[in-house]
Amino acid sequence: MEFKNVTIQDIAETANVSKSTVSRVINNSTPVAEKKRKAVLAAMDKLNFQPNIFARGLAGGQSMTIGIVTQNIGSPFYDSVAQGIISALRDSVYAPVFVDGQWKSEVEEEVIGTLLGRHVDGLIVVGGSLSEEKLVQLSKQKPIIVVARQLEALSDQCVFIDNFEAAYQATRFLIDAGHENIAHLTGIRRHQDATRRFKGYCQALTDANLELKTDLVIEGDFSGQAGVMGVESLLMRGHSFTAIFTANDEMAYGARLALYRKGIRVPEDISIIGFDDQPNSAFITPPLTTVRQPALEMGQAAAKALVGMLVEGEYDISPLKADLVIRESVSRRR
Amino acid sequence: MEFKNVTIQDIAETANVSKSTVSRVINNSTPVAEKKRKAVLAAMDKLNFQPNIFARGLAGGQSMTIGIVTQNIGSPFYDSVAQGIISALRDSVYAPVFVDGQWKSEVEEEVIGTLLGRHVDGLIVVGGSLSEEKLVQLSKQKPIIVVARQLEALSDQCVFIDNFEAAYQATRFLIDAGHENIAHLTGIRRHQDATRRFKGYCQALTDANLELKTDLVIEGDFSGQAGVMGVESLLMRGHSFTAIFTANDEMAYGARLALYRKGIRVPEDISIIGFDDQPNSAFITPPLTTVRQPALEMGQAAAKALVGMLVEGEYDISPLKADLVIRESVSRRR
DNA sequence: CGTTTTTTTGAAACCGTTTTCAGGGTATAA
DNA sequence: TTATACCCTGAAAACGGTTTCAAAAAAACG
Repeated sequence: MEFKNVTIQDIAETANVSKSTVSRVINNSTPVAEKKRKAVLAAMDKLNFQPNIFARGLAGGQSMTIGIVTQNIGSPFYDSVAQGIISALRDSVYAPVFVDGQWKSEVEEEVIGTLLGRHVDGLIVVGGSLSEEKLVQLSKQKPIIVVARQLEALSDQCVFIDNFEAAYQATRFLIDAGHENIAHLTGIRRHQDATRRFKGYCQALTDANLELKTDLVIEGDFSGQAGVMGVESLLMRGHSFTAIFTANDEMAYGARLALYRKGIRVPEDISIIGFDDQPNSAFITPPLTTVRQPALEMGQAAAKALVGMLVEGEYDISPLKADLVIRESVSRRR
Repeated sequence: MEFKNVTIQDIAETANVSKSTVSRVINNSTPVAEKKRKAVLAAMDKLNFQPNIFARGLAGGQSMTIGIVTQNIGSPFYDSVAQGIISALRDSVYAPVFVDGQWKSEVEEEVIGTLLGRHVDGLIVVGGSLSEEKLVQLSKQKPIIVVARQLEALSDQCVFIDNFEAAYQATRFLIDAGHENIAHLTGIRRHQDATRRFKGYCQALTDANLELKTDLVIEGDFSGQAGVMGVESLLMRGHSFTAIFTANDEMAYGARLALYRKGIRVPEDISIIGFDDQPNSAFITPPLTTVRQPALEMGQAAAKALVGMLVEGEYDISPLKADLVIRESVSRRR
């Protein structure tokens, strides 16, 4: 917590060198004689120098800032990703700036404009509905990493898990437990994740020679409320089922509540499997069997990759996968 | 999405005035002849001018940025507050920068340093464990608003609800429902909120002439796990009870799970009341009766107040209060 | 109409860095 | 000893705004 501003000039004077030299040791852009170097370092230390970020940005064009476009702050998955990004950025020289795209492409475009106006050095886009085309165009202006989305043209800059495969496994798990009539509550159709999960569900069914019954598929919107309404219409339609696969945990909670209201037991009468493994899922009753998305790790991977791009020009993204966490909401059916 | 940088100089040339005049109309700091004013505006519009934020910051000292210190991103309450801040800031000229204090005062101090280094124009501190003294000192350097904490010396810059009163109401609700042996799972003792809630609980008990039994009070840490462990030790201690008041919803979930494991019914055998009303609480089984903290509104109030301080030098904070939301986890005891 | 006051205006200094450019020093080669 | 490189280093010019200062223009006054 400082008072007066120490400038590069002050350092230069106490170290008996020129501003230029000081700048050079800070960025070590050019070799500097060891003696002067030490003197400068000592002076910086003594005066507790902190470079002025504006001056730096003005002169050098770098803001040392990374823009994060997230969606609906307050939803568990995106928050965990954000947390991962923050933690990975903490020991880098970059600071994150967050904006909220709200899953609306217009909003998203606008907030990206804000970020660009602030000269962020790079961008991490988490989810969202901006067109692939726009994203590609953006990627030509700034280093960018996309999380929880899979783009053909930018596939090596995406951090994602295989939603199709994960949903396939979840459905498969139900099938292996003897379930044949498996309902599915989908996510919002225009979300890429939701449709992939739906496809995984379909594929698992066909691979097991089970019929895909459209009566058992209900479109939801990832909310708890959608979960209760989904189960209600399922029950109304009258087509019997013994298990439900929901496209996220939130809907699983809702589904579980609707069942509770009808006096239907979980998992004895009906099994539920969710998707995400948000923290609460281990504490609901019964603890939810679900697919764990490594959200934190995804955020960290994204941040590390972007920093890699920025500082060394090279990076790699460690492959991440979702896996089933088996708890108590699925029962074996004989 | 821009390409070349339009500067104030370009505007000056196309509008046939000097840079100074352009600057003046941008900030309307000094009256400018209406004709020139129009010309400048037109030029700005035509060239799609966006002021360079670095240059502005360097020359004027304003960063148009607000620093937000939050705790444990990913925890529902703080996330909602963050969401409120973001939404309120969207239509201001300020952009938020988030840092995570992790409920550790050293970390908090460090990240505030980062924020100061980035010359934020103001600060919003949400929760946290930084000493009151440091916060007061900080408030002398920068405009600051504190959320979810109540500081004597800075009381008019705090956005908070009365935790004592809210906990009192919650406990009272249980008492009115006929419960006499009410257990309490506290939050982390060094969190101000936690101790106030505990005190509210105690006061409600004494006001109703009920004895405060130390066997029925268990220290938790706001986590689901603490909820299950809390109930387990409660059961072990053997002192009978018919209701539990937990210092947050998360612990209520855990408590509910532990009871489920023992085959104890909620609310028939034991009632539960939580605190926070996080979104999931409406969807657990049974839906949780809890105290709603208006987190979103708190965030918005904080952001508005800070912007008020910044742009007009005056502000006011609308008083916010928590209220009971009655669902199905509490039963009447005859 | 001349003088004084007030309002608008442009030139120039400044904010704190990075970067270019050319000069100085030292070492190597002739 | 002098010429040729090569490596360091300092001076000065950006970067794009804001702000001070004094001059110019306009308005008010007698």
